[in-house]
Amino acid sequence: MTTGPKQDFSRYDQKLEFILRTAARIFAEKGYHSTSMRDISRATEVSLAGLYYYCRSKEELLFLIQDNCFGRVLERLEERLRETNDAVEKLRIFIENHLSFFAANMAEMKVLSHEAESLDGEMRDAVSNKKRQYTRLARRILSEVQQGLGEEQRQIDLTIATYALFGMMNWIYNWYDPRGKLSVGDLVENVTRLFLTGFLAGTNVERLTFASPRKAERLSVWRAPQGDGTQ
Amino acid sequence: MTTGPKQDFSRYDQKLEFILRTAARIFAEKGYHSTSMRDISRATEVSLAGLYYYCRSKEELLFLIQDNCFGRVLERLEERLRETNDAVEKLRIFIENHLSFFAANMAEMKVLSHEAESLDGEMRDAVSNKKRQYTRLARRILSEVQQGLGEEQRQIDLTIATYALFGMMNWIYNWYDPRGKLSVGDLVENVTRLFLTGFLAGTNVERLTFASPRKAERLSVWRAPQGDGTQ
DNA sequence: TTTTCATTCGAACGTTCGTTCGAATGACTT
DNA sequence: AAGTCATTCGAACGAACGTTCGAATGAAAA
Repeated sequence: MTTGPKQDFSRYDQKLEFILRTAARIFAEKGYHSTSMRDISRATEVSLAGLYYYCRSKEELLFLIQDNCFGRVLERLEERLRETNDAVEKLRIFIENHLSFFAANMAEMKVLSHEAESLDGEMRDAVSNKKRQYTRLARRILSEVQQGLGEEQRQIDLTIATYALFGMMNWIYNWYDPRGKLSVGDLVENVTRLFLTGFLAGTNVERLTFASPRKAERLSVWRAPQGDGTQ
Repeated sequence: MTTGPKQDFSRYDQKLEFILRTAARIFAEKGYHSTSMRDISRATEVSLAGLYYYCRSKEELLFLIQDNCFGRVLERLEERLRETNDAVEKLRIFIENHLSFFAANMAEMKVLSHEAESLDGEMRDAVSNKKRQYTRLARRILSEVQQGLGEEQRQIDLTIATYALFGMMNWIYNWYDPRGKLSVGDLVENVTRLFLTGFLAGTNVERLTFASPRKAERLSVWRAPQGDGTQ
């Protein structure tokens, strides 16, 4: 409303947002721990000391990025889930929501996915709680979808399915280029088809059963040496 | 053969392996950049300076962990792929190989998956090349599998399928506990069923087609503000 | 004009980091 | 006994880090 140095909230907020956006970009490029406040200072053209007028610490920058980003995903998701009561449709909305937000905010989402363990204490708990809530929601939707299937067919484990879905979706920051040949629509369509078909169909495809192979033997071959390697 | 300080390669190698194993554990716990050489010194009970008798730098420690780990995955995979000529069976072997190695070497594989960008220069290129080779192999197998399908049904995009598979598999370090209820066998079986069914079935399941929704509109809602936020 | 206050920053502080250096150790060879 | 050499480490170095402090700025309020 009024512009002036006394109560110009909008100017302060805009600059903070700009700093967060820039920091997210650099965190995504170089990683949180390899990024220095001097890097952020240089990129934002705000002096090193000046940054601390907008945040308490480097860690709070990371927190604000993650919390903001996640908040927007959740908010939009809950709004769009009200559109339907159908479980499969909910799952479709969930995937579409997650992937299109991810593709449109690659830097922030990479920071959210990749720097989960870079926070400590209360800030870490706050983000972790939102993540747990989000995961629970996905699991609940998958569970609903599974209720509609005949019980005679062996079903995919719910925990594995949930994290497999998140793995498919969150991994995209490792390879996806929004400016490349594949559109966000392609991404959403293929991931939805791939996951939903696999999750729904269970074991209906022939030749899929296979004897669980000599598990113990395999493990002993694979496991890294566990000796203490004394001196 | 002969033991003695003059040419005791085995003792040197064993201690190096022990250092690498310990470093991998700490890198997995705290992240590469948050781990100091002093942390590794404390955990291995080798003095700070002593570590540099076994490696040139902290970065080389990371490289040796990643290169060693990846080499073992590739070696074992190539050996086991000779067992068959069937594409689907090859895919099954690929998944089983990757997941069981992952589960048996969580620390090393987390470091390999999560610290991909923490290397620079030649070391980074070396690991990246192996990774590219590994990805190409997966893609080739998926392509072979797809050849056996009728062309009339719409097929999953090969690039998306490849990275979706890696996402499902590599994400497990974020949640899987080898000591928990889910065995490695469960993991392998469910992931294989989930992915293979989805990938093979394409769009055979009814109710799966859906209109691609107002893409541009969605994007504008999602995209983070791009203004320069001057000052 | 004088005061107030949001905003900005140069300079510095104390800490931690990766790495190096020169010396010490001790089992082996000569 | 003297010498060799793989191995180990205490101590230190210079650099980079996150953060702080006190001063400066300038527009609005008095």
